[in-house]
Amino acid sequence: MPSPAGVTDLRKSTHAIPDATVARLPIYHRVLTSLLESGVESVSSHELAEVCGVNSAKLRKDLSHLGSYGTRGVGYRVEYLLFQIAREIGYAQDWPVVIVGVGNLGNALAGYAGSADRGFRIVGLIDSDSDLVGQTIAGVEVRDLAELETVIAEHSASIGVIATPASAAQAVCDRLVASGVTSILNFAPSVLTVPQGVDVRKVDLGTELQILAFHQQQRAEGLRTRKTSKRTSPSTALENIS
Amino acid sequence: MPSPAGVTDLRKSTHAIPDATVARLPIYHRVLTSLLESGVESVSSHELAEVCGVNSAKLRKDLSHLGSYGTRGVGYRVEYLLFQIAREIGYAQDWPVVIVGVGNLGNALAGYAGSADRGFRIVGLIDSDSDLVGQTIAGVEVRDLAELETVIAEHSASIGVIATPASAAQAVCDRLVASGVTSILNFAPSVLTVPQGVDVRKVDLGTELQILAFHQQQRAEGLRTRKTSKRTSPSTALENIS
DNA sequence: CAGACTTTGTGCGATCATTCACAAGCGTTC
DNA sequence: GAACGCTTGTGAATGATCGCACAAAGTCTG
Repeated sequence: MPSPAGVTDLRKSTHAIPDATVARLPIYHRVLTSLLESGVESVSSHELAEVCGVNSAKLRKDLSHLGSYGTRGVGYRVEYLLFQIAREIGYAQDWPVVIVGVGNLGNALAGYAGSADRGFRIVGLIDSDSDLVGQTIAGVEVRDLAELETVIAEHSASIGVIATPASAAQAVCDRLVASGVTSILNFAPSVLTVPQGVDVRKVDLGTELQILAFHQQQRAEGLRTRKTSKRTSPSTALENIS
Repeated sequence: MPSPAGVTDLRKSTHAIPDATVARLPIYHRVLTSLLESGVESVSSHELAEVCGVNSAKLRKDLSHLGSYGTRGVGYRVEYLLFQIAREIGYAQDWPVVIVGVGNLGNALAGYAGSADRGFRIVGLIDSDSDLVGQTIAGVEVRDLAELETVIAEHSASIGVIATPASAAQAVCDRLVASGVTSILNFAPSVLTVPQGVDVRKVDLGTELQILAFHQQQRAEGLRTRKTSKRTSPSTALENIS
């Protein structure tokens, strides 16, 4: 995970939800939403775990970090659990997000986070290409790179997305941080340097492919093997729901 | 990280490179490439680690899994180390990749993996939209969804990328697997069910944002704290190189 | 050629994550 | 209302990953 803790003593005392758990909460949330829409009122940890593709014990432990929201012998009330997870991950907050770089990737992101109400609101699209500036994408007008600070201040955005070429990433990052952004999602294939207190997550398409390629190669080398990877997933029984 | 092992006894006996290490090799590779282009011939683990944003001990341990490619008292020869990492992750193999779903995201991927020679070759772009079929993107013609099996067979592709809406993801996945694809990169926000032996990696933009939002909320709650997250990164001294 | 200095490679303990296995608790049935 | 069956919540075991600290092994200097 993905990532070195990053919790202080103080935060740990109040909440103390492991990073690994936090990374899975959005999945639970999505699946539960889907269940709710299907009219399912209650699920057991086994059912939910299968659909989410995780071990049921892990799921229960994850949920236990939020509180005791299940009923023994019965399971979890979908609506109630959904509400609790949503509260925990700040779903209802409608976080203002600024996206820098409106190429294909930025476009995809704008459409994704913009349309589906996932608890985010795109408040700014920034690009340096004068042909793009002024256009409206997903209901938001693209503004010039020079206005980055203005846009952030206007909406008090604290989450920024970098979807620029790698060469521009660090400069953009610096300006985001200087403007008060404390959470950054970086799609550029470069390592960002940020001051303490700023949270950076990196998503690198090339890296993901290379990891797959590695496993693929391993598989090719171990020719005479039967089972290679055991990253299996749920079996059947999820067509019933979604 | 991201992910539950997925190594068999047999594979472990031959190589045994931890997943966490594999996930970092592409980063080392990219940084080393950049160093090589800058004319740097040799690096110490400290220098390299700083630029990569990792602990130097961790970097050395990672590299030690590949073999003893450093020289004590000196460091690592950039070119040699680069070659070894490239060999390990199958960089020179030019893996044939098929992308299903040519929306903004698929487009971005095609441009990314297609242009930069990262060890991949886009051999197929598939979409069900008849307006897209026939167009040429990043030098590859978009083919109809019906031809998925044909395209995969033509190029013996074993890596597939799903960039479709969530509703189509599982169906596409099933067809990929049936056609012999054993590594899948899934961008759709849905949990895929695959038979044993198939490797799936998931990249979910919404999830990433929600994880950031969670940390952001934590920070907001712990108002009177000073240090919140300590996910810091390299300091200075990387302008010298890249 | 010896001694000082540098940097790798790694043994070890600490931390974090996963999984097992079971007691505690709830509903249902008789 | 007591006994049974089911499912949660969690202690404890296992496993993976990380980071320190240091010996081994090389370069450089005089």
